[in-house]
This record gives sequence, C-alpha cells and structure tokens, in this order.
Amino acid sequence: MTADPETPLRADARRNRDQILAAAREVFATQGPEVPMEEIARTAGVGIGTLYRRFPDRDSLIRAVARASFAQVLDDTRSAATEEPTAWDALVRLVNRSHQLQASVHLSLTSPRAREVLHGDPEIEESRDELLAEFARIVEAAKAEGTMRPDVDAGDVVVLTAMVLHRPPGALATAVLAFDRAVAIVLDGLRARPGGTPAGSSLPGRPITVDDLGASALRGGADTAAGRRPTR
Amino acid sequence: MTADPETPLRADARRNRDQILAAAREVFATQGPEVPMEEIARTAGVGIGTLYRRFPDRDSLIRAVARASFAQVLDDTRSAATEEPTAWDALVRLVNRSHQLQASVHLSLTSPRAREVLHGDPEIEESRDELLAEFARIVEAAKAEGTMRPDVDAGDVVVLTAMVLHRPPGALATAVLAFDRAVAIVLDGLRARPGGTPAGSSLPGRPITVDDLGASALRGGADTAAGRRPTR
Amino acid sequence: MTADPETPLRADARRNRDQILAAAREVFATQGPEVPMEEIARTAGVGIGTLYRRFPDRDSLIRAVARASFAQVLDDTRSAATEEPTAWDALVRLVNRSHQLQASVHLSLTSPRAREVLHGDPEIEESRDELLAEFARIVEAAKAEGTMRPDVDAGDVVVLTAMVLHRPPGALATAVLAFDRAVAIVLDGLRARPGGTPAGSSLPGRPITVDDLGASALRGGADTAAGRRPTR
Amino acid sequence: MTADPETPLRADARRNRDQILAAAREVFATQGPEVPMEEIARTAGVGIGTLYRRFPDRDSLIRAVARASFAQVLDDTRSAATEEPTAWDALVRLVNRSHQLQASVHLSLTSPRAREVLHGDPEIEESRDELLAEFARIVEAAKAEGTMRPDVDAGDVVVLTAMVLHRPPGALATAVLAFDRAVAIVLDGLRARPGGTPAGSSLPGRPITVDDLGASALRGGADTAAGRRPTR
DNA sequence: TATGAATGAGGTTTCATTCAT
DNA sequence: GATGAATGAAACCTCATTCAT
Repeated sequence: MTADPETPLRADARRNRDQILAAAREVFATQGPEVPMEEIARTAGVGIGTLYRRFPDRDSLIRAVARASFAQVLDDTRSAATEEPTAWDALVRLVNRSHQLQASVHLSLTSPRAREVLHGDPEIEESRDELLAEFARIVEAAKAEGTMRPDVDAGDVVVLTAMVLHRPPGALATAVLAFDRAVAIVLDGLRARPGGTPAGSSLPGRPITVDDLGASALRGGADTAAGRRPTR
Repeated sequence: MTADPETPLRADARRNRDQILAAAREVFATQGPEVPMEEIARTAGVGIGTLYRRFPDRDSLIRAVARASFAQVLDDTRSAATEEPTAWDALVRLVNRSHQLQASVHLSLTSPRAREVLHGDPEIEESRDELLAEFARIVEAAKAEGTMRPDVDAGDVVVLTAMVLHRPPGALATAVLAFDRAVAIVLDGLRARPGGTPAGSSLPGRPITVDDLGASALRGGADTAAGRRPTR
Repeated sequence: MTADPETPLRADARRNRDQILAAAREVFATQGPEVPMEEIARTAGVGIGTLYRRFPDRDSLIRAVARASFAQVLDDTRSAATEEPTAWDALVRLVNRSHQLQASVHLSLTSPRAREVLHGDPEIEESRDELLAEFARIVEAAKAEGTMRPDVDAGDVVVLTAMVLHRPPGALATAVLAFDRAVAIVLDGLRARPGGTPAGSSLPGRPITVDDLGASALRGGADTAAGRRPTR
Repeated sequence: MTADPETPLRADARRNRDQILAAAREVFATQGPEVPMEEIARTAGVGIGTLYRRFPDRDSLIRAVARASFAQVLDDTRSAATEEPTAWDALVRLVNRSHQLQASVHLSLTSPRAREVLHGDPEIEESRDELLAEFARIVEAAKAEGTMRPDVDAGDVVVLTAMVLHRPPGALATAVLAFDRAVAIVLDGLRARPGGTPAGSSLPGRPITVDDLGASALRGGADTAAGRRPTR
C-alpha cells in the first residue's frame, strides 16, 4: 500500500502511461476515436489490461489525449507571443507550426464522440479559456501595430485558425504545399490593407470576440456550437 | 420476382429508399458514419430489413449518400457558373451556398471510414473530376476578369473551399455569423489586389492545379492523401 | 414497424422468451445468479444475441425470473387458502408444496447480487405485499380455528416459511426425507398445544406482524433487512 | 529464503495473515464468495501481492475461512456440552449463540462455488465429523433426559440447526427479534411433549442419524447433496 | 517481504447482417 | 416487399494471477 492517489507513479508505470498516450494520439489521429482499445494497446506495446489500469475507459483516454494537446497548444501560443518580434509574426508562426505540433487538436474537434466527451471537462475548459485570452492579446497587438485589418476581432481569428488546423494527417508533398499556400492566403485575407478595406470587402455582421465564442469556443465556436447531443 | 434489377422501383419502394437516404444523411451528419444501422432505419421510419433490402451494407449506404451529395454540389457549381454575372460572383455564391446545401460533403470527408469507402467509387470519381474541371473553368475566368489574384490556380481554390466547407453541423447564431465572416476573409485573401500582390504576401511554392490534386483531389488533396489506412 | 411496445410478441419470439426464462430459472437455481449469460443462452437453445434482445442485461433477466416466481407463489397461496378445508391445512400444504414448485423463490433470496437487483422492483413489491396479506389471512384463520398457537402472528410464520423454503436444489433421497421431517417439526412448533403454551416455552418479544416485516418482508425481514449494499 | 515452510511466520506476517482472514470472512459474508480479491486485500489493508503470498488462490482463502469457522463451531459445541447443566440447554445455547459467532458457516453453505471448493477438504471433513459426533452425543443425552422428543435423531437436529443458521447478514432490530422467535418455535417443535407425541404430529419416515448425512453431512445433508455440479 | 504494476483470459454487451414470418 | 427476430463475431471491460521493484 503506497497510499495517496497522487503518488508520482513508479518509473515503469510512468513510461507505460506515456507510451499509451502517445499511441492513442497517433491512432486517434489516423483512425478516429473509435478504434478498438486493443489496437491502441498494441501500438503502445502494452497489454490491454495495462491500458485499462491507466485509463478506466475510452472516454478517460480521449480526455487525457485532449488535455495534453491543449496544454501543448497553449504553450506554443505563449512561446510565439513571447519570442516573435511582432504580433503578426507570432500569429503566422502559430498557424504554420501548429499544423505539425498540434494536428492533434484537430482530433478533439473531429468526432461527435470526442466532442461529447470533452464537453465540460474542467481542465480542458481552463486551457481553452487561457488560450482564448492569449489569442485575444495577440490579435489586439496585431491590430495596434497595424498589421491586422481593424474590422476583425480575436473570435474571427480563432475561427479561421481552427479551420486551418482542421487539416487531416498524412500528406503527400503536393498536399503539404497546397496547405501552406492556403494558410498564406487566409493570412492575406486577415492582413491590413494599405489604403484601408477596399469597397466590396467589408465583412458581414460585426467583429467576433472571444466572448462570442463563449461557452463554446474552439470546441463549439469554430467547430460550431455543439448543442449537446444525446448521450446514448 | 418482378423483373430485372433496373426496374424503376415501385412507388412505395422508391419512397422508402428516399426516406432512408435522407435519414442517413441527417444521422451521419450529426452522429458520424458509425451510427447503428437501426438508428438510421428508425429515423427513416422503416424496418431494419427494409434498409438492408435497399442498401446491402453500410458502405453501400455511405456511397449512396455521398453520390447524392456530390451530384448536388456539381449541380450547384454549374448553376452558379451559368447564372452569375462574373466568375467571382459564382465562386462567392458557391462557398456561401454550399455551406447550407452540401454540408453533407463534409461528412464524406470527415471520417477515415467514409474516406476509405468512397475511395475508388467510379461514380464519385467521375463527379469529382467534373467538379474539378468546372472549378478550373471558374477560376480561370476569374483570373481573366481580374477579380482573382493571379498567383493562384484552381487547386488552391479547391483546397480553400474544402477547408471552408468543413463546417460542423448544429450552430448558434453567433457561430453562423462567425463562419460567414471567416468565408469572407478567405475570399479577401483570394481577391486580386489593386496594385498587385504586395511585398511580403507572395505565396510559397507554385500555383496548385487540379491535376496536382490528381489521384487524390477533394478526398485526398484538400482533405489530404490519406496515407496509412486501417489494416483490420 | 409494428409500433406499440405492447405488441404481444410474435409466436416464435414468445416461445424463445419462455425458453430463456425457464433456462434461467434452472441455471440460476443450480449455479447461482452469476452464471455466464452464454450458459443460459445455451441451455435455452438460443443465441446469445437473442437472449440480450429479450433481456437487455443480466439484471433484467434476474428480475423477470423473480417476478414469475413470486407470481407463482402468490397463486399457490391463494389456491391453498381456497381449496383446503382448514387454514392449518392450507399452511401445511404451502410449506410442503412450495418446496417443489417455488424453490425458485429461494434463489431470489440467496445471493447479494439478486437481492440488490430485486430491491425496489415495483412489480415484485406488489406481489410481495399481496402475498403477505394472504399469509396474514391464513394465519388469523388458523388461530381462530384453534390450530395455531396464539402467541404468534403472521410475520413469525413468514419468517419460518422463508427459512424452510431456503432449501437447496438437487437432493439425495435421504436429504429429501430429512427435509420433510424438518418441516414437520417446525410445524409442530407452530401448532397450538392442548393445554396452552407450557411453561418455559414462551416466545421472546412480541408477535411479529407482517407490518413488522414492512418495507423489507420476505426479501429483508425473513432473509433479513438487507441494508442497502454498495452498488459498485 | 528464511527456512522451512513451517516456520511459525514472522510477527508482521502473522498479523497480515489474520487481517486477511478477518477481512475475507467479513467480505464473503456481505458480498458473497466471488468478490474481487482486491476488495479483500483493500479491506485487510494489505497489498494484493501480500494476499497472494499468504493464500495462493481464491479457493485456498475460502478454505482457510471455512476451516476457521468450523473449528469455532466445534469449540462452541464442546463448550456448550461441557458447561450447560442439561443437554437441552446446551442445544438451546448453540442455536442461539452460533447465530452470532458462526454465521460464517452459513457462507460456506451459501454459494455453489464455496461448496465445490470445500467438498473434500480433509481438515474440514474432520471437523465436520467431530462436530456431528458431538451433536449426536448431545441429542442422545437430551432424549435420555426426556427433554427432546424421542422420534428424532441427531441428523434431524443438524438439519434444523443448519436451517436456522442460514440467517443472512445485516439486520434490523425487528428482524433480529423475528429470528430469535423463529428459533424458539423450532425448539418447541423439537421438545418432548408431556403426554407423548399427539396424534397427527407423527413425523414422516424414520429418524435421521448423522450417518444418514453421511458423505454429505452439513455440506450436503442440511444444505443438501449438491447433485449437479458446474461442468466448466 | 510487501507492494502494486502488467498481463491476458473470459464474461458482457453491442450491432451488422441474415432469415423466417 | 416489409418487418422484426435471431445470430454470432467483435468490441468492451474486469479481475485472477504473476512478476518486477
């Protein structure tokens, strides 16, 4: 009996846990979040029992993967904001880098099942709120420095970013290029115009703030306001 | 036994088939393509046996739904090209309308399972090729009329369009607005600039043609060349 | 679609349901209520899927078996009360017959699992209450006719009856005899004495009524007040 | 390696063993003999590994619990025979006390699994035989002293005692009272009548001796000759 | 020695598909 | 032709037992 539930986990157990998480991230990415648990276990190189010891059911595994991803994205966002000379550069870096590091987010957004599960997880909600705040800071700064068109707000940018992150895994050379170009085009759409917004390019409605994304945000704003689904 | 397999289907049978198709589209859209067949039958108001009589297995149902969707998109694209005064208007109409009419396409793109199934369906390949051709025509025309930036090609537009169509179902008012704005911003990114492409906005690589999407196209170019498939 | 959930069940379905119930009764009786579902299905001669179609999980099967048993016991009790010349004869018949017909009750009382599940099933509670009422009538009549000792009440008799019904299945000839004798001895203990209760034979406490068994009765009074167990 | 397997066990090891045994008795009593081993370990406050070091598998634990219980009952029986003034008093004390001390016996009798396991354990068989012998002595004595009806034999008494010990765990005040009364009534049934057995009260068959319980005894006579065993 | 991690067999349950009514 | 019952393969998950720390 080692007692308290927060015991840091024996070395080997820790390793296994990490392998499972990595395997799940990968397998979820390629096959969706309904893959047989056994496939995940096999990929991780552990027995099915071990998997279940660490994550008592599929949902808890999905949650763990999503948490790790979100934490990563948040990290990246902060690094970008800190390290890049301008807010615009930070944004560019984010939408370009994230596609490698956090394609995993995309999974969190992809399946009805995953959305269901993630909805309301407190740790995730927290990461998300921090992420939105960070984004808002960057967008404000970019508008202030005159690199971003003034008629958008952080919510708009988040939606576009989510759209862009929605990129599928696995990719041919051409596809990667195509994708990078698409991102560049989207960024062009966001950039401030020398002479102000030209006629005919005014955006519908009003700027979307992160608060508009509100209770839904990435999960629901960009990827749409889920509207709770039946739990089965 | 009534006759050859091409008999146009009795009226009630026809009705059943359509109901099933409609139900499947809806249920796939909200719950993903792995929903229990019985759920689809129930939604359609028919017995499970009837469903199976019309569509001998899940894949064939997925295919039928996808075919109908593709046909629709193609139709829309042609109408837009014909009816709108400029190529740019046609494009704008497409990316805006399609999001209502053919959000269903998105499903075809969403799940690994669906992609797997659709891959190589001749009827779908054909629709897709026609669609790409149509797109290419529109894009060429837009560049010729000076409304679209000259450094893109149809493949780029297809990728962006697919990105934009990837919108999830269910939506709060704000989310819809956010989405329309995002589309507008993307279009701004595609539009020709009065003084030519400004410094710093040059796109990476070279224009992507529909041929680059080649063997993959919507299924693989936009949504990427699937790469690893489940082994099962 | 046949609609309404009360459709009387197709003939073959009905037959299957009955076979499953019979098989479950038997298998529960010999192996306890934790036997593999597959064993039950096999005994019933149906596929495991069929079993699950009729009884969505083990608990619901346990409940169904218990309901049928209780209904039977109630029936027997009423017949006995009606058909036997004296209340005492009715009682004798009950404790003797029931051991053949309703040994099944005993199962309902035997395992913690079963008790857990049955606790609070409305249909069962109802049968039980009617059963208790019937018992009370018989006991009153027996006391009135002078065949039962006056210092007991129906609750006492119920407890003894439950005790006596607790007989295990399967039995060697000797064991059966031993059992019948035990029942006879218990009955002797209940019978009125010619000269009144002899000194030294007065019972502790006060007569137990069916109301004392109250919310618990057979399930909890005789077989003891369960005291809700963890549900796991 | 410390020494031969009979080394009396280090103090802490001893303590662990006892805790496990106590925990097992309790948990078996409330949840049946199929509880997860980990539950037992947890209740005992030891690791699962420790449990398995002491008792190499579940059956061996069941056996250990049963042996301890049987030994206790035997002890009690001897004490009662020695300390009580009459054989009848000894019997009364047994059936009343045992219900507190050895309700555990009942568990040994309760589940098909437990019976299976205990069947043929030499130590248990031995305790049982001694127990039966002791019982026989008491019953003979009681008949000789004129307190017990002459038409019964020790086997009858054993069967009734087992019946009476079959009391479930957990109990409301009323239930306890009800139970004590039931025991009293059963004893009344066993007691000699002043004027001999009255007409209509003659018992069926012939007196059951402990030898009749023979190969089955408590395990099979009272709780009946198991008959069909699981095939597995 | 005590512990708790890892394992995998086995039981439960779901659901795609077939088939009798 | 429509229906819903039956089937069994396959996924989920639990837990007895073994083994590394």
